[in-house]
Amino acid sequence: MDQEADIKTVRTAFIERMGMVAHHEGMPRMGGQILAMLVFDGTAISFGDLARRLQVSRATISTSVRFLEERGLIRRLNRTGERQDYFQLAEDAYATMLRHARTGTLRAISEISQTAAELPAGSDAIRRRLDEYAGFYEAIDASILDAISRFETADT
Amino acid sequence: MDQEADIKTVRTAFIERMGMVAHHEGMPRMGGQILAMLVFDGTAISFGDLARRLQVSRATISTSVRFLEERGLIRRLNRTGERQDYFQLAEDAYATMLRHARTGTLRAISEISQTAAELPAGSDAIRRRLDEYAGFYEAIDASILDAISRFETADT
DNA sequence: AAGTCTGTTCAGTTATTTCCGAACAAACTT
DNA sequence: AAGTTTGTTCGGAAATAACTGAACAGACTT
Repeated sequence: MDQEADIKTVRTAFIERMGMVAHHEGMPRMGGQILAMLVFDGTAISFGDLARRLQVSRATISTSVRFLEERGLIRRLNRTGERQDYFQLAEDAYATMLRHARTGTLRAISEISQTAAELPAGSDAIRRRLDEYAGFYEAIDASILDAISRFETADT
Repeated sequence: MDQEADIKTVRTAFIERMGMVAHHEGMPRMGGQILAMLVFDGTAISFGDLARRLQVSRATISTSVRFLEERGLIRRLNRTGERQDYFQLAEDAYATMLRHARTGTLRAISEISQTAAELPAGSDAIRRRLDEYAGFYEAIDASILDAISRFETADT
């Protein structure tokens, strides 16, 4: 039995699926695929291999890894004696994803409170509804913080 | 002083901002704008008013409200003696948003465990990494559940 | 019945996102 | 020095998403 071939098939399917999940979450599909690949393999993967195995141009890899680096989800290794760059999951990638999710809700909260601040005196009913809306995002924020600690304890 | 005009300006800005927030969260911009309008006004708004005040075609309103209805975020009122449909926020709109967020993470978990199931016997290292990845989504799921109860208590 | 108003659907346009090829610079190899 | 290899950038192409106008059906009004 050719286990290697089986694993390769499963990996391809996994990468494809996670690309869709990422896309569905409003993240670039390619970024999700790269992350999936790094999760699956565990090892660091070279720039060239990423392009080859995902069958996309090096230009696409370049912009995608830059995006993932800026988000703090992957790390670039510059192995001495190696021409190519290598990439691996950041140690705290999962916690970082959660922290990034927070920024979205914090932005929403900020927009809402800014709106409330711009309202003329009175407008109490509107203010109350905006507060309720902000409360929704605050509930999300609180639980993301929960998740961070929850996950960090489950991590090690 | 013309408070009405002030409020109108603030409302327009709010709708615009929330449209961007929605879009940033991977949701249609127009859906976010409609929700924002309903939150701001509090009252039910007619189909025609939505098109007029958002300055989009009725076709766009039609597809947008269908989307929001299917998600359970708004309710359509058919006032007797009124030709137009009216829309208002669903009572449990916020909790519904959270429940929907869950489906995304549950899907991710499902995809991951399906991948694990497809792996040939052995492959323990891969399996371990997939489990860790699934654990990430499970942490999110757990905290969304937290948020639902947290928000529901804060709601009333 | 003819005319108006309302909401839906669909084909087609417009806008946005995503990806690629080519040109380039830096570092290395011969 | 000339030639490779590597990663980045940018203009533009290809794919996707968002919106519109027009045709339509149902319900009401005259």
